[in-house]
Amino acid sequence: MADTDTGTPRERYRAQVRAEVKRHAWEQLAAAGASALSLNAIAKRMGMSGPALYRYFAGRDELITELVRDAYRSLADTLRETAAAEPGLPALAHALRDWALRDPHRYFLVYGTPVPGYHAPDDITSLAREIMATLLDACAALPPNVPAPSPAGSGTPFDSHLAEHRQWAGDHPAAPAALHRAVVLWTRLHGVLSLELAGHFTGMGFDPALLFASELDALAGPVAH
Amino acid sequence: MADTDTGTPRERYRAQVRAEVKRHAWEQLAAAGASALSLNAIAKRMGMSGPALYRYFAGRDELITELVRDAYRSLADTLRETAAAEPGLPALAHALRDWALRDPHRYFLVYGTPVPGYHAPDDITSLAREIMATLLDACAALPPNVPAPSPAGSGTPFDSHLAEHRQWAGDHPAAPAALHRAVVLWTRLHGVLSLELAGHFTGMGFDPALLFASELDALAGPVAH
DNA sequence: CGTGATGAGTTACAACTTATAACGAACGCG
DNA sequence: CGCGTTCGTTATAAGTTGTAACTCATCACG
Repeated sequence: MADTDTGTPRERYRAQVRAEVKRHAWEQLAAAGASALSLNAIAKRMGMSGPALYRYFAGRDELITELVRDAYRSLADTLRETAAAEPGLPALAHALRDWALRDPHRYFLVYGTPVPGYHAPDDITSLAREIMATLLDACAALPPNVPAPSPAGSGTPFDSHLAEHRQWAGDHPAAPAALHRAVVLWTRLHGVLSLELAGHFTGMGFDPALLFASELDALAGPVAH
Repeated sequence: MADTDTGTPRERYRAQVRAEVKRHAWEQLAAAGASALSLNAIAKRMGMSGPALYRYFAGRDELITELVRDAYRSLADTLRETAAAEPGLPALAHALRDWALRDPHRYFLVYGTPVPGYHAPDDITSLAREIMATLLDACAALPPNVPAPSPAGSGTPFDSHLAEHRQWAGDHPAAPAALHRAVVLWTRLHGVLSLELAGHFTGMGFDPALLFASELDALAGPVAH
């Protein structure tokens, strides 16, 4: 959120209105998804008439971009704080799952079907990198006795490929196995979460939470819980 | 596709027009995604004026439902034919990946962010079950010496949970480890595919195809390729 | 403390969209 | 061959995003 108590009175007011627009946007988004987001409806709920919002957002795209940015920031903050408070992969994974279940539409805003003409600005890709860095930190700090993500162990073809293409990890001094673990932690947990949130498990009978826990255990090593 | 050469001339014409509408819909969908699908634009491209399409589809929702149905059917057919022609998990997985890459928007129509008010009709859930059945068949036919999906081996808590909640598998006589393998085959490959198609790997440096192959190897057992 | 620029909010409008209603014309079945 | 079903049309309603022009409050500055 932008500062709401700094700058000139005009800037303060502007920040407040922008914040309130986003508040209503989140409500509308949580209720009916991104495609149902209507500037007109938000304006009417705030007691103003349609075009007034164009003083605050250049259009629907800018509002959505802002929401995506806030969602990324929220996830990055949540993971970082969790990693600081309770180290280890399980805490991180469950923080991710809780964050996703708290507001599924927000998760889909980040990791769901991309909107047609949308290209993420630079600051969003840096937030995405921060998320991956948090996962990678946790994977690098893992004791060396947990099993590798692939049954074949370390030194798989993908391990060496990752070791040579690690710019996504910045200059993180992680072993290839840690890089591999971080990537598949991401993709596997996302695989379970996205299908669960989209409702593809309903009617199948099993408990998605147990599947999530099973996938987590396969990567974090079995721990007491 | 509905039969285009049976029934009365009226029914034939009707089926042809419906098919052509869907053809244009797929073009528009592949170009700009589901949210950009416009009945008006389709009508104009076909040389008729807007409301004419309502003779053929009750509305946008029914058209999209029909496209989702066709997408499911196409995937189910592709997987079934692949399984018949070349048994084994690798062929199945690569058929899935090829199908997804051929038309990413079609993949998202099936496994992407759900549309707000949409509930899948029964015949679509049965197509989804057919897809899972194909995966499960391939997993059940696997030689018993491939490593289990979890490092802890068979008999994990989730294995027994799945053994007790297997209605999604119908009355398939698969071992718990096969059920587990089929589910995680689905979720892990979807995890990689959906993030790849959404562009979340661009700029990270590594090759998504190798990650996909790595995840597949971890489930199918290392094979020559 | 006034005065003037800045900016907020308003209405009006254009160009879209989905969807319904009413009408004429064409088609095909008996 | 005629009559009814159905198709395609236009007109209309109720939305949407977004721009333009105008009013008026507010804020800053001399």
